[in-house]
Amino acid sequence: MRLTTKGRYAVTAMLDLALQEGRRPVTLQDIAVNQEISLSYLEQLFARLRRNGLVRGTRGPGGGYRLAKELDLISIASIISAVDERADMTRCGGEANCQDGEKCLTHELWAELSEKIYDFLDGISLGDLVRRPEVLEVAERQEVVRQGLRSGRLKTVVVEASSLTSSN
Amino acid sequence: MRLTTKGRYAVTAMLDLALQEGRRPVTLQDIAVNQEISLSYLEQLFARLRRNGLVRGTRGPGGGYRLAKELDLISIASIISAVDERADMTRCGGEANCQDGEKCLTHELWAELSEKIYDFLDGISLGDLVRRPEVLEVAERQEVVRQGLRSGRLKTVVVEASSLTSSN
DNA sequence: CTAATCCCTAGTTTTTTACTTGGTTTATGT
DNA sequence: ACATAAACCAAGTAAAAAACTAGGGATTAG
Repeated sequence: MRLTTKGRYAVTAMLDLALQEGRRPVTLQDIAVNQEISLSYLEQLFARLRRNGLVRGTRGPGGGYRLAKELDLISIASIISAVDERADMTRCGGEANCQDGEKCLTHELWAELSEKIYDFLDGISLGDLVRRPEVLEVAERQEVVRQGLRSGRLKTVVVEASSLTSSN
Repeated sequence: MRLTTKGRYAVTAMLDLALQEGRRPVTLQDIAVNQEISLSYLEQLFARLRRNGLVRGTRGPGGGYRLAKELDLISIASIISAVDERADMTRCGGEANCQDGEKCLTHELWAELSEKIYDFLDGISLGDLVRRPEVLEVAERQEVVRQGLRSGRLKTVVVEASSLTSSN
């Protein structure tokens, strides 16, 4: 399990989708603005998420991305593996040929660590995350900003903030 | 806790030192050959290890590096932190200002993961590692090769392998 | 038909990692 | 005293990876 900002972007984006489940599909443009990341870079990440069966995209106006599975069936580990194709922490990538074709001194250590990290992230699903109170809190704050950006009238945002139900 | 090849190099090198404790100090040249890594790069890593109080170097012929503390007082986490100065997994580095000065959606997730990784690696000392049978095994194999390189006579290596005590 | 959206490929820039060069300083043995 | 083996140091360069850009399609709702 490799951990980079790439994986972080992907998880945050997927969580974004998760939080909007049941509404209209989420556009990458939307996520790009929200997460302050380039649209094209996001497209590349989502290409991998799609190929790994984690999201489904629908084209055309009103289109966007939706999760391809239930919230509880998408683990954080699966998201990170999808975007960060290379898998583990060991130099050799699971093969035990790190040093002159033999195991290096610390092979087992890194293998164990990889496993721990994987188990941790595999034990957490998008469903788990969206149920966390602190995530809901942050999500609501962002929803407010998002509404403001869509309407283009930032002045009214704070007023509307309490009555968030979102038409469409 | 950031995990890169840098940290791996450092841990392997420290383990190398640990395995030779009590003998003469280990030269970087020695480690460089053993680990197939450039001498100067190693020097840079050891500069940080020294500044962090993990090793002591002695100059001049017969010099080299020794551990600055007891085996059981050096955790793997401390080694990795020493060479990879930046600490954690979150984008913001512990500050919760990942997004427009506020916590991003996944802040807690990465913070938790960081903690798990840290705890795991902090719970393992060099002492623990050198006592592992598989490490001892690999170490012996390498010792054989090392002796061979020093003497320049690879033929006799296997014979000497069992009676390893090293003068000095 | 048009615009919004996904989809795809091939770049470029930036950052990080790994390495190189070319020293200086300190201790040892002859 | 001198040569040598080592740590120490600084400034660069090369290579790889991460992050982003550009510029096109292809689909589909309206």
